[in-house]
Amino acid sequence: MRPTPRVETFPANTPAASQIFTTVLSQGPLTRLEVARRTALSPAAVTKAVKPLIEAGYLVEDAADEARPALGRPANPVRVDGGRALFLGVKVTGDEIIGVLTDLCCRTRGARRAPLADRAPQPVLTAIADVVAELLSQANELGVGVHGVGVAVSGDVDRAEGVVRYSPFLNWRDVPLAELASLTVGLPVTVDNDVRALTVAEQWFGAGVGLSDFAVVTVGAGIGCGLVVHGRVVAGAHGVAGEIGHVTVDPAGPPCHCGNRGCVEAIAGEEAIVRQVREATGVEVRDAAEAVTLAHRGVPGVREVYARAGEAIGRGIATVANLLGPERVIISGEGLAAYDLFAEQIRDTLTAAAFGSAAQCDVQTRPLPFEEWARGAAATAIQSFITPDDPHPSR
Amino acid sequence: MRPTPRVETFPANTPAASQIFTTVLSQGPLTRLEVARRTALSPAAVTKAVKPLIEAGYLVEDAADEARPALGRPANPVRVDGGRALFLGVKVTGDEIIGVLTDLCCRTRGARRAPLADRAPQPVLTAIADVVAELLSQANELGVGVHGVGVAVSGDVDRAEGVVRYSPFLNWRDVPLAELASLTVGLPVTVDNDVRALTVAEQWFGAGVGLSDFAVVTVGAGIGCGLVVHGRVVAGAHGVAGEIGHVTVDPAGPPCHCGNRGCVEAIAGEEAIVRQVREATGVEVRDAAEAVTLAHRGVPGVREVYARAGEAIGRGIATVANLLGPERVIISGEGLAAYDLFAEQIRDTLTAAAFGSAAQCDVQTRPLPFEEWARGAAATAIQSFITPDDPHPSR
DNA sequence: CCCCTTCTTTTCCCTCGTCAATAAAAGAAG
DNA sequence: CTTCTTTTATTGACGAGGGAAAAGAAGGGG
Repeated sequence: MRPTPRVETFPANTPAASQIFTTVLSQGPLTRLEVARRTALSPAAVTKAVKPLIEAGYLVEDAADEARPALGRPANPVRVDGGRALFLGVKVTGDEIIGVLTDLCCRTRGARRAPLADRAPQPVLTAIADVVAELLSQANELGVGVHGVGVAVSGDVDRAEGVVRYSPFLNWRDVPLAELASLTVGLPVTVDNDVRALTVAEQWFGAGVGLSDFAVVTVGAGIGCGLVVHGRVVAGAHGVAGEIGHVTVDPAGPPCHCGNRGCVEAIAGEEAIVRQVREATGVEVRDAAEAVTLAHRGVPGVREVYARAGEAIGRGIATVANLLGPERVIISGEGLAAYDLFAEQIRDTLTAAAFGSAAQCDVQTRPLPFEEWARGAAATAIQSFITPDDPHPSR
Repeated sequence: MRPTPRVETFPANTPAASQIFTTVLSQGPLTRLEVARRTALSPAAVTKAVKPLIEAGYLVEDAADEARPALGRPANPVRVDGGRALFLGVKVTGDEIIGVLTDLCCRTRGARRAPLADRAPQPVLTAIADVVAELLSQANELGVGVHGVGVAVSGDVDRAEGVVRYSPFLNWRDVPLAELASLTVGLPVTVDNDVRALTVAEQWFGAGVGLSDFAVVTVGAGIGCGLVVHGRVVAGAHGVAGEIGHVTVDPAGPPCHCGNRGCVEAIAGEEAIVRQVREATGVEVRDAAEAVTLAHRGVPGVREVYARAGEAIGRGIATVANLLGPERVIISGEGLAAYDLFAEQIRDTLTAAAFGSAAQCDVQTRPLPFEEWARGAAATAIQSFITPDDPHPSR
């Protein structure tokens, strides 16, 4: 049993209350009647559940709706008071710790980054503690308590147990990060995979609100994918899921670090793009930003590299669409800076390669400031606060 | 509202009762205490739910366990009385109607096939009615009532509404098959996609019992895939899901009828194999059986065709494993007759192409008599009988 | 014959959510 | 200005469903 530090606990104990709160949280101000409709509960149940939540300050009566219909008693919308509680989200990358301070509605209230010299668990913990301490002092200025910390790590993470099973990037195995960090920072800590955390943020606070089946595709150094099926984030039986980056796109393609050839990541990952641009132009391109510049400058051969990358990503998304039939695909990640360079290819390839009505799935892109990853971590902390027993809550 | 004919209805009204019954149904004879453990309910709740089910004859006390431990009151296992109710399953193919009679435990009690001359809805309905009538007379001899009919059709099927949205094979669009068939046969009818139906059978009565995440891959004329995620069969937001057959394996591969190149089905589907064997040998091979014979006879080039097919299937499965991380993959279908010809390739490719621990997923094969498809349909009827309101019940 | 162990049942209780009736807050109608 | 209509919110009685605890049942062992 991981020690749970003594902090305020959320006053919604019944499943119905959590469901009602979550609905209001992600679907904005809603009248009680509207909540009842969306949760398939009776209006009476909503009233009863809402009352203690208002008393505890988590919900507030919203200003009456301007565009109210002429007839009947005016509706009395309710919304979550974001300022009632604060949360921290921390993203651990190979060389940096990125932290954000968010409110209960997962709006960013502060941010902090710190370089990471050593990737071993202890130094990482220390670095996390530093970032957390700084953010806590920011929180202090706001005069609101921090109710939980979420940590996002790439790799195989067991959120229920709070253990990092295996992170190739950090070279960790079976590190009980939640427990360790919780002892260090004195707050409840939730640990989850980074892409899943981002997916949680979209599910509760982003473009996935109200959807029971969607996918988040991240384009950057790696190509990742978070899946929501039946309203729940997919975690995979063995900790692996959403590895769209290692879907084979062309068995004769370039070798991938995973040992295969022609993975999406081996064609459209940042490193792969830089390499291909270098090969195509002879210019000693250093990073993705330089490659994008070359492309925009019209250097011959560079656009073709991005076109191929777009095709690879499109095929990866088409595969997801064929297998799961999501309602929407949300494309995100640092690589979106170059989105104009492959948008068309992604769309075209998806349309061509998706089977039947799978091609109908809506594709959205969202710009991703780097703090977004940390915000995802905060979203998992918010989930854990609201539904402490459910390791992978549904919509 | 589809008319529901007057028949006996299942006496488990509460969610807990359904859950308890389902657990006993698929997990064999269980003591009440064991049921309580597996459903996370209290022993008292189990006793209360079991009583009316025994009174109604759906559950029976099993013979006491032989290998009982020396201590304490002997356990009193309970099991489902399969003979208490009968169901029909009907699979509609392009040229044939296949029907089975099963008991409540989905054990086959009879079978009937009838050729299909015309694929239009009306002739198909007539043919279904004929097969159903014959099976009903078989049921009559058993002296047990038939409580529902399941119909499995390939294509985009909306089970909740009982409508075949689009079936390319039959060239149907928006046919309200459940309603029509129900009127014709005078019994409740459930309509579902064929691969999903097969998946349901595995989930409740086969190799998927107790698993919350697994995949069923069917190898035959087409290559299909049923997915169970979070304990529920995946249906897809637009009716498409599990289209593993149209996952691209080699963008430079042979053209597929779907318009792309190098789909799994274009390499490993029955038609594709026959074509490739013909090309490789010059022999005028007619069907898959002949191709298998040639392969076993050692005709040069034929085994290579199967090897390529196995590789394609393996890549498809690896893709599923990478994206969803299932606990198990169940390979099934008529094409299994040639399983020895590609077993090795499937395994090897899966191991190589799966990312990280995704390769750990267990792969099982099950021989598939053709009635199995119809049995899947019966399984959906059993589900509908037990949980009438839930179109896609969980474990 | 009594005790011990384990499974099952009973009894009581409590929680949660629905139902139905009521209150509340407007504008509309007269 | 009063009364009616319409819609939203609240209240309180009721009941179903499941849990806790204790008793009962069915053996074996001392």
